[in-house]
Amino acid sequence: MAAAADISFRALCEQQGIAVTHQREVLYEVMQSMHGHPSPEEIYAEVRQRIPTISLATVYKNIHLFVESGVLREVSLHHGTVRVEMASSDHHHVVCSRCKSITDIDEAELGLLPKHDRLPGGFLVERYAVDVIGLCAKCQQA
Amino acid sequence: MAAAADISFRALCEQQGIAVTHQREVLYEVMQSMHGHPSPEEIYAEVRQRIPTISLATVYKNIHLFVESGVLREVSLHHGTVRVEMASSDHHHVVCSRCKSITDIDEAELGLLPKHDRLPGGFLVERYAVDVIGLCAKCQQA
DNA sequence: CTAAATGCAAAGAGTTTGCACAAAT
DNA sequence: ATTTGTGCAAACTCTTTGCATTTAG
Repeated sequence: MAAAADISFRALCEQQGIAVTHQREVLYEVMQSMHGHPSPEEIYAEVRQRIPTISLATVYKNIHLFVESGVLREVSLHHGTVRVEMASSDHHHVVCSRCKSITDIDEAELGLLPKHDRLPGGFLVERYAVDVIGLCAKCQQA
Repeated sequence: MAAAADISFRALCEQQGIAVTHQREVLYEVMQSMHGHPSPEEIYAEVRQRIPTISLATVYKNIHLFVESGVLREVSLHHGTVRVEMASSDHHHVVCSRCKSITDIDEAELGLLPKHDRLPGGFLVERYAVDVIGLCAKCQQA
């Protein structure tokens, strides 16, 4: 459809070494048009309006591809299971985007950020959680 | 066992209006002794060494209770399903801990925080993700 | 033509729920 | 005595996988 968008999508696929399929193209367009933080099911519902025969599995597979290629990002990293910690000191997390390992970092080491108690719209702040996301030393060798 | 710890645990239960059970007490002690960011299964494995008959369901139920009472916190808020977004502008998230709604906030609105490209230990930073966690306007009326 | 992607259905992981029995208040 | 919690098993939700079929390069 939109030539520019199409060109950049093909370029993206080439760069990633993946095929340009109709499903992929529509998925990409739909995700660009969706605001917010959709779940796979929500994306599926949307894409289905244009490709009624698409499968949820294809949506999942392509979401993963797009996350790996950096087009999409997960709102919060999925560790497979819930992880809890004692609600103690002011620390934050360093998370490896590949192996999903979590280590702590003191707020002092991060450098302070200014904190609000309330946000416009009446949101009442309980706490700030900072994730430093990247690759741990081990995962850099791959 | 440790009198002081026991007293504070009983106080905690009273404050939360919940019963002081053996399972709860051991869970609490185990969680205090575990460093890191354990999953329910990991906590279960640990508690089982002291109460071999405890059930995973009980572990889950009590983890929820402890999270609600603020003793524990989830390392990253669990939205039930994966949520993705376009990897575009520098923005962060405002997340309601009750209804789990997510809204965006510009980095400029948060106030800049100093960013590192590398962390001691060789961690390579890709990005910073800040979650402002609290209660949205709607959830404050409950 | 051949390599990769899709769709389907089945399997898997993690988590929740209903209910009978047991323990706490 | 009454309420609350536990353990078990079944159910559920979300996600992944295997494989035959289809599509892209």
